[in-house]
Amino acid sequence: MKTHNIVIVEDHNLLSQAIAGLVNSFENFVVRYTCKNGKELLTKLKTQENIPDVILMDVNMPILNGIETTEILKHEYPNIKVLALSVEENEATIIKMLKAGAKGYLLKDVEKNILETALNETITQGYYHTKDVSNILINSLTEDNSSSVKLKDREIEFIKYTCSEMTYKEIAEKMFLSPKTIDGYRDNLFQKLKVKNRIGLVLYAIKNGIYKV
Amino acid sequence: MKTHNIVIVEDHNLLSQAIAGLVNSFENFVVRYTCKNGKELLTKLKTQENIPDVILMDVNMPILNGIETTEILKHEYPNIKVLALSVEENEATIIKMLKAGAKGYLLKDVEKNILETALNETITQGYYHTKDVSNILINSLTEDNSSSVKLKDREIEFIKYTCSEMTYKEIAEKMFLSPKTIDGYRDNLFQKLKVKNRIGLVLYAIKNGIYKV
DNA sequence: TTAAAAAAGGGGAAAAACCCCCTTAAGAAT
DNA sequence: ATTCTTAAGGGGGTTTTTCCCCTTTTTTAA
Repeated sequence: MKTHNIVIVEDHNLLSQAIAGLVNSFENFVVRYTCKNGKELLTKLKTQENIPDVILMDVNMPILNGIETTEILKHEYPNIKVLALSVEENEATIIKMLKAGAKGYLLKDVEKNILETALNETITQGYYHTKDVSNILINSLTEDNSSSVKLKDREIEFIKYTCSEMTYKEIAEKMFLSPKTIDGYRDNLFQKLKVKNRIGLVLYAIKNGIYKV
Repeated sequence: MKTHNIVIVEDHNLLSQAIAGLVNSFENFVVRYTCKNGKELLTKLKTQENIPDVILMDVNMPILNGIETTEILKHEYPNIKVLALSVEENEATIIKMLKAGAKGYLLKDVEKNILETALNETITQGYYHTKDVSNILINSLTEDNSSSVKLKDREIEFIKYTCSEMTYKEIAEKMFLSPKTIDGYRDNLFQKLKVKNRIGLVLYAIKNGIYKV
């Protein structure tokens, strides 16, 4: 059986090296190189020999995160299979990652033999999905379709300001809008996101990665 | 040179196994076993043969976290050296961990040879501190001494409720206090934590791990 | 091109949050 | 025994937030 080339994209050095060690211990798989973020990866991929079969991709990274990077890969290198690897159990994130084109989503507490299975299945079947992730997805579908809430750029900007000690009047100034318009934004979002007050908005923003702590 | 026994306490399976692989690849170190949280560790330690030289301890874990566990070890097993291993760069957390008795604090993006050095130094010198962590600590000292803010149990309870969509009146009911007393709690905390409003309180709580998202 | 939808702005009132300054009771400090 | 501190409770007032319902202008889609 042919040996498959793997690339690891992960910003934490130790993890990156530790996972590399693990993958190298598997039969038929070898880690060609590791990258610390999406930007580094894209630069590397410009050289033909650097194109791997599978990329193990972290989701939360600085500079160019896993979702954005996977999105780009889908168009530029459709043959590379991306397996997401993250601690993030948030439905919204998982959905975004899969929409971006990931062939699977592994939580970082999987057993190492599952990782090996996932790699093998991804090569042979083209995808691999764990029970865990399937359950989370199904849950999010049955619960409500809140994942389909679309926020406009201006709303996202507003929400970010909301996660600060500014009053709405101050936010209005920052956004060059009248306080009354801001009132409208807020009331709209309360309804759309099913929250009761500004605290709810802040919590929503943090849970959904709009505002990073 | 004698081979030293290492134990890894880390809730994420894959990481745990990957780091174990790494440590086993070092000369003079062998991983005896791994645990998923502090509780599991304490149970294991009851057997004499299970007592290691160094414990590599994650900070954020369910059930019994790294800080609490290290605190307990300090009293029960003062000879075991604890090295903290975390992604958490937050000063407050680092300080808490070191206060609890950790002999060093490694960020998860260290190079693997640093991990080896850290293990060696911890055995021979009794401690190991990276530049990174020292810098963070010194920064936090020079910036302000906000890390010395002490919160009472009741205040922490209050702050947690603050991170919800409840009104202060509702919080008062939950805590069996009059709304006016709650007013006092709030005003006090605003001053103590140097924040301007409830949003500031929520942000503080999240940044300092009082409220987990 | 015309109808519909979205964005921006607004009035007015009620509720919640915020601010400052005060009292009482209970413990700790000395 | 007396001062100090802390927790709990409170008065009264200002500002901000929240809510509901409305108009005008700009964009978008059929």
